[in-house]
Amino acid sequence: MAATEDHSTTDAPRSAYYVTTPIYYVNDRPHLGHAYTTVAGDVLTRWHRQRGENVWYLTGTDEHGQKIMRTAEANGVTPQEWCDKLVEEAWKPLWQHLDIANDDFIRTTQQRHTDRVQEFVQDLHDKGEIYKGGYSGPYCVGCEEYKLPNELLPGATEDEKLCPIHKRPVEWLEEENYFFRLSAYGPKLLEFYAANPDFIAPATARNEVLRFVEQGLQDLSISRSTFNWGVPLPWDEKHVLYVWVDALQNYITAAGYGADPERFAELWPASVHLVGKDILRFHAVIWPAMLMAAGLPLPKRVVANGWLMVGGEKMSKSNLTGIAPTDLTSHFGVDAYRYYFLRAIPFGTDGSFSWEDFTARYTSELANDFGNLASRVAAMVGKYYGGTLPAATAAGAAEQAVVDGLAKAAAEADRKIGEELDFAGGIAAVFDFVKLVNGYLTEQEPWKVAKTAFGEGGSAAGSEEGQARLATILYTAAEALRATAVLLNPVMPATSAKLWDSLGAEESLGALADQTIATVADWGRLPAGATVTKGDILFPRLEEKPAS
RNA sequence: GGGGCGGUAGCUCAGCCGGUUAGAGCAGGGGACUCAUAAUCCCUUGGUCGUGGGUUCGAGUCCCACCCGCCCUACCA
Repeated sequence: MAATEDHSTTDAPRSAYYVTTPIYYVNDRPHLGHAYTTVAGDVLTRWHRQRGENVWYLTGTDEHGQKIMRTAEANGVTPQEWCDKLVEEAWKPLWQHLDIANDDFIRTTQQRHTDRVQEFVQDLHDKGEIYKGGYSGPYCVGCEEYKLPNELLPGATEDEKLCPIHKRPVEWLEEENYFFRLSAYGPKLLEFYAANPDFIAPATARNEVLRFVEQGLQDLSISRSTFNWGVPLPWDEKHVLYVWVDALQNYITAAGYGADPERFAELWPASVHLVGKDILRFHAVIWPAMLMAAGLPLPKRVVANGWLMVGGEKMSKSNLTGIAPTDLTSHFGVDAYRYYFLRAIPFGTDGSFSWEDFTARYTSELANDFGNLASRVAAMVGKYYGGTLPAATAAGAAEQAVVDGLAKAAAEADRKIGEELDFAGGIAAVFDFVKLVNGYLTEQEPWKVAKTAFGEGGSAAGSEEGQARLATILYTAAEALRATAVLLNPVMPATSAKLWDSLGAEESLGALADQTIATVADWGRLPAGATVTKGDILFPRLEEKPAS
């Protein structure tokens, strides 16, 4: 749901678990990488909601800058029209399609943002953190930016220098800009990183930032006067703000900075900024320095995720080897999509994925292990008890092993997903439990117990002992599924809802989303007598891969 | 050029401060079972840990060099 909600102030403000995605540059349509980060944030926030915490999940779009202006021109529309169209026709619909439960969607062209941004930079200007300076230096047309003299490569002649990225000659340009005194914050940042070792994750990202800041920071040019698609500087309207300075502030403007102090106190500082590793510096260096300059608290964590690689190449909008998210969801389904990338790739590292790997995991993990478990349990409760869940009256060591397995899985998933953002590890913990339950059923052989219980094929008319065992086995399996539905709900909400429904759990336990992580491992929550129905197959076998 | 990271079974990856026969999942092979989406469960084949040196009683694990790949280098998650 990409909708803005009114924030209720009836309760006393309590500190929120506030998670942000980057605001995405709307130069083009969303790709797999954007979806990856946004789904991760969604799973993280859904998990914390099920902990019963006060959660706020923000995403949005970054709409200023020269690149967007040019793209709009090339398409014969105004920049605002271009952004409006993409946001409404591409970005918001995709988040809705992927079941993203964001609480707000900020666009940097909204007045609630631009007004606050102007106040923020005016404040920095008043404090002497911003100064006017002429800038002259080597400029690379390819990069559209100034380079540092010492990073240039020698060219063909004595005077010629080359851009290290584009390997082409740079030009000497002069421009009048405003600068933020970023250089003054290097030592303070290093001090902060040292005092807050978890501020930047994973460790590789942290190392990269530390080495960079240790090399010394330069003041940051924060204005542009060569184009006008941006937020004007309040004291000099010939200049617009450098797009990143504008963009970063979305995290506070959306949280009520300068507009709603009570709400701002509740949300800020953010708990987690999720970012792609490419924009780590903005979030781990420039943004904290700006906040320090403004006298605001710093976010608690900046967590960088890696790239999705397809055949060794990164997914990006400039490299449209183009698998759109919907190409995958139309084949595998939305829940499998949400599951796959988080399960298959350790968060924070680059990960290669393939259609084949997705197919293999879908079949093995989702259809065979998980979907089939739900199917076989519901089928047996239907076959032996007419769909009414029996009570467990003869639990023993085997059942205790399932109870213990659940407690372990729940604790591990909570720690890994909720605290460490190790989605792959957390999901694996839940699926280990699914495997354990499959093994339990195979060992207990309820289909054989049923024969003695109901006297089928034997001389006896059935045994009470057998009936007690059968009831216990099926109850244990169903109760295990109840917990699995809760634990997987943040990852696969639609499928978990189907399972919840098939277990007849809502009648006695209420809505799935209201089930808490704290009580998920309390054994025996699903009451005997619940109506268990077979329902739809959770993960149907896949069709052949469509011709590409 | 500067900086960060990786190279371990066919594939995707674990292997913390160096210590007995290098692990998991999937794929491959064999068996059991039949409640279930021909699903499940058990067993199993498979690796000179990128290369070359070094330190050490002992190195995938530390040091050096090199090769290969990826990323950042100040507007692609």
